[in-house]
Amino acid sequence: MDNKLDLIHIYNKLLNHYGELNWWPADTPYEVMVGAILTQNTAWSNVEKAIANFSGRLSPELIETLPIPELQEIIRPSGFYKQKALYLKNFTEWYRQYGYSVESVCQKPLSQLRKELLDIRGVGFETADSILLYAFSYPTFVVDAYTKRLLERLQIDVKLNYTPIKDYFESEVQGDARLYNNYHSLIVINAKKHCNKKPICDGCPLEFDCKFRLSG
DNA sequence: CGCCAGGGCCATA
DNA sequence: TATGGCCATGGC
Repeated sequence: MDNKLDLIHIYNKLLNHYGELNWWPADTPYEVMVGAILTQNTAWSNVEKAIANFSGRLSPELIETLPIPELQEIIRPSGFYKQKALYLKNFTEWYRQYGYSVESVCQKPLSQLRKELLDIRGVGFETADSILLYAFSYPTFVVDAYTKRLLERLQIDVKLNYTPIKDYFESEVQGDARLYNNYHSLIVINAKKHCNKKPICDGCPLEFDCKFRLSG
């Protein structure tokens, strides 16, 4: 079977239905980075509460200077708050090397930055790619639980591991940062709208049977 | 009440 | 390298 047509077809269907999204729910690049860490295995509504607890003062400087216990309290609603407080500290320490500057970070090539991010304790594949794509606009495809479920529904024969899926998307759908941003955004938006906690995919532009979920 | 959410780390075999 | 336990809150 020709999967290449499938992925492009899926993208066009979603794009036609929702339009360009260019999406990540955050006001600044640094808020994107923080959100990417806080949302690890966590409902976004809980991340919003944590972000709101910063009262508009969220900044790398604050994260660096804030005592651990106080940082834990602020982000508590996002869950796993003890780990994530350290993760935020670790990540921001890395960001300090670049003067907390998006411009400075973007001087370096994607491959090197990705390695640097993956060396940070608390930053795995998805968090690294989310930061690279949504905060720094690098052309790297983000694979998350929604992406895996989509592939399962498509019954595409790919190992459901992170790297094979990412490589698969990037090889079959050549695109820039804008397209990868849009594609992942569309997958998430559509899944939230039609594929969560509903036995049947009612009104989904992909016309999937969404009662099928990841096993294990 | 139980299940789950836009993961990642670590120990174990 | 590949599983499994663990981390924790809030919505439903």
